[in-house]
Amino acid sequence: MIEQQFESPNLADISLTQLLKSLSDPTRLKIVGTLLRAKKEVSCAQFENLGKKSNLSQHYRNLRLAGLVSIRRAGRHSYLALRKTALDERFPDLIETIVNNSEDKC
Amino acid sequence: MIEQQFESPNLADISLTQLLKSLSDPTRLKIVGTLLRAKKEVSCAQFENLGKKSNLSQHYRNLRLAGLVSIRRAGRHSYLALRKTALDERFPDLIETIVNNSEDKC
DNA sequence: TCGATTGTTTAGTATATACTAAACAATTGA
DNA sequence: TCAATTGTTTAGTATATACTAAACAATCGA
Repeated sequence: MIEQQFESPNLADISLTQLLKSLSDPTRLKIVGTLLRAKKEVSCAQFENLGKKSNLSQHYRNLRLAGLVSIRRAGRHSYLALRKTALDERFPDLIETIVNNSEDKC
Repeated sequence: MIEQQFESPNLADISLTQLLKSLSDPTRLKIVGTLLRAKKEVSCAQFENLGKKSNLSQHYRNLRLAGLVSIRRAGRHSYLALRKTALDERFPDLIETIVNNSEDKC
């Protein structure tokens, strides 16, 4: 099975405002919340309830370019993972605080 | 001297994504950072280094409608204040964490 | 081999955003 | 009274965004 890693930017090149803008979309915020709670990579199939595939694919790309997730492609499937270690290093407490504040207030 | 209070929304009606979108602009994030550190209301004159007045005025309005600040008009001057108590109640730790992560990473 | 599956990319559209300049409104101080 | 000050609002523009449908690419399983 062929594996492929879509390119993610270096977190040091990501500004806080870029990251906030990415998280300011409800769909993307829900995806990140799911990834944080999962504590491991999640198949894109898990997110189909959030909208059309083509639209979701754009959101994945947005999250990747904002430094929030890495995307691994394996066979026909794609998997998203939160870049937690790198994020925690550059933006301490940020993702957790935001996600914690998103329950029922998204 | 006539005083006037521009209308601010009830924080309960503000979604996290609305708030994040407002903070995802560098100018607005800097304003909020200044207000948080000031711990009191600040004259708009303090923000003139951040751009043209007409543009700043739009940013103030955006921050107000996002629930982040209150605006008091007194004479020819306007004053912004962070709605800290209400924000802390609805979104615990959020503003402080975001502003803390904005130093040099705006 | 070939149809179905899974997801990405492209093209097109409608809406939102950030910015500028100019007009406007209210206030102040000479 | 009147010019200067302070900030808001409006009009106009350029760019970005979210969404959809359709085309595309790669893979899997019968």
